[in-house]
Amino acid sequence: MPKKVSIADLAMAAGVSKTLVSMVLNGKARENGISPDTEKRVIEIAQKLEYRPNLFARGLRMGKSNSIGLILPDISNTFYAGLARSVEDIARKHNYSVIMCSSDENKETELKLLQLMTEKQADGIILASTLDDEKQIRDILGDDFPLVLVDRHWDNSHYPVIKVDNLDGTKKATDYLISKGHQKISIMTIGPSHLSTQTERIEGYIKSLETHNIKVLRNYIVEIPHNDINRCICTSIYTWRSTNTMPTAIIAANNFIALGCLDCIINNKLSIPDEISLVSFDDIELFHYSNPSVSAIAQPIKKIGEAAFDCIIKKINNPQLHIGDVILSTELIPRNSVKNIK
Amino acid sequence: MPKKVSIADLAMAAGVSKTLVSMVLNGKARENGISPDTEKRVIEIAQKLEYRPNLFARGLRMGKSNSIGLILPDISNTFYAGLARSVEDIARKHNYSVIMCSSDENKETELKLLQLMTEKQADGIILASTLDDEKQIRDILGDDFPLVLVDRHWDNSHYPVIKVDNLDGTKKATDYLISKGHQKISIMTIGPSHLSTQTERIEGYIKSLETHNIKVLRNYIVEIPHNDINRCICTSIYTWRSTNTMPTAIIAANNFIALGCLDCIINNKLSIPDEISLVSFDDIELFHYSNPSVSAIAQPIKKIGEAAFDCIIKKINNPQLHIGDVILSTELIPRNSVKNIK
DNA sequence: TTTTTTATCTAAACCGATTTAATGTTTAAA
DNA sequence: TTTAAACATTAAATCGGTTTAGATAAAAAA
Repeated sequence: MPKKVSIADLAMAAGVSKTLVSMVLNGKARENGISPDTEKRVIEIAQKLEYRPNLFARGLRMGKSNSIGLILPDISNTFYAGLARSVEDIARKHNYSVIMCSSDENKETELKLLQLMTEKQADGIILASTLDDEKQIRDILGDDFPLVLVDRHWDNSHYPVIKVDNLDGTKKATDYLISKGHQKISIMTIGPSHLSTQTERIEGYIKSLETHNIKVLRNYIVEIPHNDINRCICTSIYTWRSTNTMPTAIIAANNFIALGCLDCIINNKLSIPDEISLVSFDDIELFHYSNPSVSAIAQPIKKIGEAAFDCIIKKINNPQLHIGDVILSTELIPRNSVKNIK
Repeated sequence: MPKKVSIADLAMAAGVSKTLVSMVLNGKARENGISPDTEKRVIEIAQKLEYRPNLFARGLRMGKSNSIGLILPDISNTFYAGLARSVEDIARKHNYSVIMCSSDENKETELKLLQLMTEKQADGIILASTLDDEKQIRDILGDDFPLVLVDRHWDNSHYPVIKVDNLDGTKKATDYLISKGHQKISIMTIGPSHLSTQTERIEGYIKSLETHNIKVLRNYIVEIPHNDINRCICTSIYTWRSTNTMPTAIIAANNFIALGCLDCIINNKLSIPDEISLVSFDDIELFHYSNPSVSAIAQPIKKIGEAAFDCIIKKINNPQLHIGDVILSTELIPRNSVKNIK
């Protein structure tokens, strides 16, 4: 079992002080007037003994870990997995590593993870929060801790936010459906909740309808609890049918709901798009292959991750710095789930 | 900006030594004969000052980080994302955290990540390797480092392996196709490579054919480079067509290939399953929704992650311990991509 | 020759925890 | 009264780095 080689071992082997070794290995030989001969010798010895720095020791002394925390609802969900990957890539380029965690849409888990991140000395945190407000977060992290919110946020957040223009996204989707002749359009969202993504998506939907002078019907705005998606979708469809108020199109406010719709509509022997059209917020690979393929509002996942990292780095380097929110735009990808009924 | 509270601060505030505070906070008050009064007082002060341990300091002193590395080809790929999630969950239950990284099927990246994990003081590593052999790994980690291989491995590996019975998996798939009357069956794998998953899957395919006295044809075993999947699948199909040797069924050795097949077959105006049947190794959600839905060999992802963690924990607690490989079984999930041509 | 400079290098403190080896007090036993 | 045992607590070392504030010796200037 090869014992770990420390800087003291190198110093011993080279017959110099720990200080000198540390300086050399950090490329500070020149500026500290260390002779080129000594520098070379130390470097060679370090290589020969296969020296590997202990990042805990360095982190402890420097008060910096070169790692950031990434807390998402579920890293195995396609959307968040892509986001995680994006953050990982850009972080590695900047010599940072990422500690990823799933909160499972559970507030207590999220708070515990935030706690853990600080104990693990994360220099900053990127968070897609499931909380209703940021009070508890500020209690745990303090106001100046480098934290960036992605995807979800609260009004007037103290922390910077990286998000997509949700309102515009559903507006585009609704406009699109209306342009295809649809008037009876439903939107299905996760709720009841304070999730900004969901409320903004409803707003966009309403805005579009109002612009086109279509009456907003309460029973077409459906809130679905995140832990019982499929059953509730079926219930809605059943209700519409029995009251003869079936919409001609559904906007699913995220990919889970869209998948639920796919399942439920099939189970109800309804045909997409002939009997009902579908547009999903979030574009996942599946929608390209599904039967039928599903029209979707795509989010620029890679850009979101990069913007979030960019933001967190700036905050780490200057915690006082005020950083404005970043709002990225979405793209409508038409496929075969929308029928032209004009 | 609230300064960090250290154990020294608590000691000062409580009028006791750091030693005592440390003992109390680690629940060792009783065994060290600390009076209940003192214990209570220290705990209260710790709560009031909102003390949070610095895990770097603890890790440095204890030589243990309570974190493990998880290196996968790509955490945004559905299969690996699920695996990552599984490892994360079981790790958290055991008070471990996971540092996840993607190697991008790149050998140098993988080696660098292994290096990084040791510097970050990971207590153990779970690895789905993209390397051809384990020599370099042993150079970096040493023989006794707690490392567990998942998904992929090499023959006679020094390190324990958690995997699925790949041979049996493709054998089941091939048997199934044969039972539906297919004789001209192709298998498409990622290659050329030493990836155990791929070679074993070919073996299972061959074994089944031989059992049924069907001749194994060289041009039905297709190796596809991982960076140019779709084009190569199309080329194969084109070649078969022009030589009039089109198979009636394809076994895709992983989900990427299956998706490629879906794309290419559609582009070639072929119909699944009428003109060609398809079975995929790896079951992903998409196959349930695709058109047609795709029959697949499902791997027990959750179990793989749990077994890997179980194994790594044992190794961490006793690096000398010999642990046998774990081989989990797959399940064939029939859907609509296979035609009965008997 | 004495004083400065310059060029090299280092001792020791520090980061925040854990742990070892004592230390000082009481109380109980001899 | 002396000795031993039980009790409660702590000083100091340690983990492996970085950094501050000198130290030493040789060369240059006075």
